Amino acid sequence: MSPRTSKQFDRIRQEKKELIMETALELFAENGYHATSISQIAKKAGISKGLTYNYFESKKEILDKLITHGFDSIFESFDLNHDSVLTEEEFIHFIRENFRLLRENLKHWKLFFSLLLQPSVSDNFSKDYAEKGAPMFQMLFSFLKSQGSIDPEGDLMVLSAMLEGAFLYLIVAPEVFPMKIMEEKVINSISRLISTENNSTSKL
Amino acid sequence: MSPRTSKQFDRIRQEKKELIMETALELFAENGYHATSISQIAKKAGISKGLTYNYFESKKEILDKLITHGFDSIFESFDLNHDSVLTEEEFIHFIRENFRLLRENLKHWKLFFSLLLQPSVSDNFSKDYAEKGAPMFQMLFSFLKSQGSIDPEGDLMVLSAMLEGAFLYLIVAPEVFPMKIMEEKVINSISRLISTENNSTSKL
Amino acid sequence: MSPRTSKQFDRIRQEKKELIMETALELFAENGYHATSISQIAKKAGISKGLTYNYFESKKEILDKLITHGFDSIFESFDLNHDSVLTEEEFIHFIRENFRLLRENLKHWKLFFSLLLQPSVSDNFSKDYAEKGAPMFQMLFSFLKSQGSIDPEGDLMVLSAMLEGAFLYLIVAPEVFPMKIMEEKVINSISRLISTENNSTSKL
Amino acid sequence: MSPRTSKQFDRIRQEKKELIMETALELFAENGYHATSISQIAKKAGISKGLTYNYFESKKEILDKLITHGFDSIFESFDLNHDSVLTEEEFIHFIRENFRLLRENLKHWKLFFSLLLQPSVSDNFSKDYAEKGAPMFQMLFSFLKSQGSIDPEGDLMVLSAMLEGAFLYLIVAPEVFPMKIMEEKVINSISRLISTENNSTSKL
DNA sequence: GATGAATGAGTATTCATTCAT
DNA sequence: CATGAATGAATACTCATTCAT
Repeated sequence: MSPRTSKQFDRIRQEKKELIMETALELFAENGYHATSISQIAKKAGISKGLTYNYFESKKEILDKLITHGFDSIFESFDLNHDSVLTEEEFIHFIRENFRLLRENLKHWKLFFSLLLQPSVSDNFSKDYAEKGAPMFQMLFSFLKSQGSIDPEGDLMVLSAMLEGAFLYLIVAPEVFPMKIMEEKVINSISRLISTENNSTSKL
Repeated sequence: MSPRTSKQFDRIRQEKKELIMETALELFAENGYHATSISQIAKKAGISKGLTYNYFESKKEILDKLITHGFDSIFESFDLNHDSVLTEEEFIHFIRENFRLLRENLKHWKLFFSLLLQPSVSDNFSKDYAEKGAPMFQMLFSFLKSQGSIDPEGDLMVLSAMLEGAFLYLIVAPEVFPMKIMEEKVINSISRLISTENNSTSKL
Repeated sequence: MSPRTSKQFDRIRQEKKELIMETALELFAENGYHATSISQIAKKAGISKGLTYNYFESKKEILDKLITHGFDSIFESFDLNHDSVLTEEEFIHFIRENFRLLRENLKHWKLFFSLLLQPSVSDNFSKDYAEKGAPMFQMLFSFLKSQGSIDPEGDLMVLSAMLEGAFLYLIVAPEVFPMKIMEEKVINSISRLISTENNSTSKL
Repeated sequence: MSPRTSKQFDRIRQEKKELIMETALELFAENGYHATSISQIAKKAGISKGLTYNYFESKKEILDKLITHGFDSIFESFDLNHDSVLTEEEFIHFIRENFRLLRENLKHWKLFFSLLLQPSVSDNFSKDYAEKGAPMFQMLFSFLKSQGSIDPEGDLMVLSAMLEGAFLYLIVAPEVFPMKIMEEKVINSISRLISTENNSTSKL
């Protein structure tokens, strides 16, 4: 007879919010933000349309929260702020971490990639993305130099492209590009990719 | 005031059709298919909404025609069907051709990438894309083998990823990744990327 | 920790009810009935939405109760049912009472006026309003006759209009029409407004 | 077979626009802005909901256009900018004009009055209303002085109230307050209302 | 008595598509 | 061939009301 405690309410709110976000993520990633309607989200989540607005101000807010949440769970899970030079081992571990995070956040990544191609959807997604990605570039760059690259800028471009491309393939066609194999091949290629005195002259 | 010949009419039809498609491509690529309305297309093209339906059955058909047309203008411009083995020089030329085509069809590529991430939009876009891309994979593969790769499958994965990633960067952030530099770096990396007896053991 | 007596409960109920009504009056008067939501009322009153329905059947009932209550507190505070003829002094007192009541019930009056213009909102508000106002008309009429008006019907119209208009101005733009000054001016005009043998001929 | 001329389109647009505005005015005036839905307007006008948005950006814009249009057709129909002093005859004519305009724009006036009580609905309606009304106040004031009022400010208040009140009654209960009679009575009262040396001392 | 999660009907608005001219 | 008025279904969002606790 007594009303629910605020703790109970908090739990309900938390659970529902997550349910909505997960459902929305699934649909946004699969069909795109614009092609996904609140009705679809509500239906799939098994709730009423109205309830969605009990938890989120707007469809846009769901997207924004998904982005923030996605960034948090992906980028902030490893500390990229230490300046120390990575050993080969540490670097490999770092790359493997990236693959692991991709594996665990496939939907988020799919959403991110689609937003990259239409940054207008979420106003400063690109900026955030660039910011979040910057430390990674920095890390790749430092590592390349520490490994004796004679053209770290160029190597960085290629290495970044390779990683980004690998990610894209894994998201778009995971059945054609098995995650684990791709991971090994990429890791295996890194050393070869670095331009050193020895290999830089060997023009293709 | 002699009546226009049917030839003239045909030309007018053809021009209008192209005008609509170009305009639609621009808007689809920039804002996405769903976020672009027929009104916007018509307005930007300087024609009436109704006229659009004189040339296309539906908004979807514009997209489909764009895809087909895009594939045609991109993939079929070089003949990928010859089985002969490519020399290094021919191969480099082939890669450069790809960059050139990207440069000339940036909008198409942007559209393609966004469709890759939302294949539902155009029902069998992914299939077409895979089909059109297959000969290229084949060519990369043959080339890798001809160059003495001891793991052509693995090298193919990495090489594909690198190219796809380069393309994505060039589309999404051309100001950060200058086209020409990227092209040189990629080409320069190919030889290093191939796993041969000499370099395969060098574990990172 | 003895259980509250039913008397205490009643008092709590009464207080909550009044709290809700006051809050609703404020919002209805300021923003209109339709533009005011139950959520806003509850929030402003510091209670839950649900509780509102513990005291009122519906939003409409709050309005209706406000109207009834408003009529009660305004019209029934002075006894209009005595038939005796008013002296000048008594009449002036009566008019001053009206101004006083307006001052003390500005929100109610604002609400009343807006309902007058949209009687559909509360079904028979107009009827009630006319009924409640009737004795006042009667009183004005009797007074005008007792003062020697040779056209009491006409004078009544004008006097009513002047009073209603004064009230409207005081509600809508109290800063431009200071209450006390308006009151004096209106009272001062009443005698001049009555058409007597002496002034009726003076055509404007 | 040939397309409609732009003249034909213009006429259609003009007519439909007026139809929508008239219908909206009717409903806004009767039921209020918030209580009137676009569906109702469309239904009553015999058109589809969508068409409304072919002619107006939003529901709010319909209201704003109605206000502007209403002001235009009411206030600007007589020139209030001449500074010359009005004779009695001219003044009476001016007042009669006001009643005529009220008669011809009853719905507009009803809408205006309801907006007066909820200025939030249309952001700066009150300001416009005050501005448009200012010249009329000025005219009343000048006239009162020219007629020898010894308290023109006070008389102005009362006269304004009388007019505004008369208007309100005519809008709200025209069957109880017949327009023509009210008009005569008001006009007849004006001279008596002016406080002169002769009548100012006669305290009620 | 009190809470706020949940619902569903309703609202303003958009947009692909049709069609008379 | 060309126009844009017209439609109707769909969309994001609101809100009075219910109800389990």
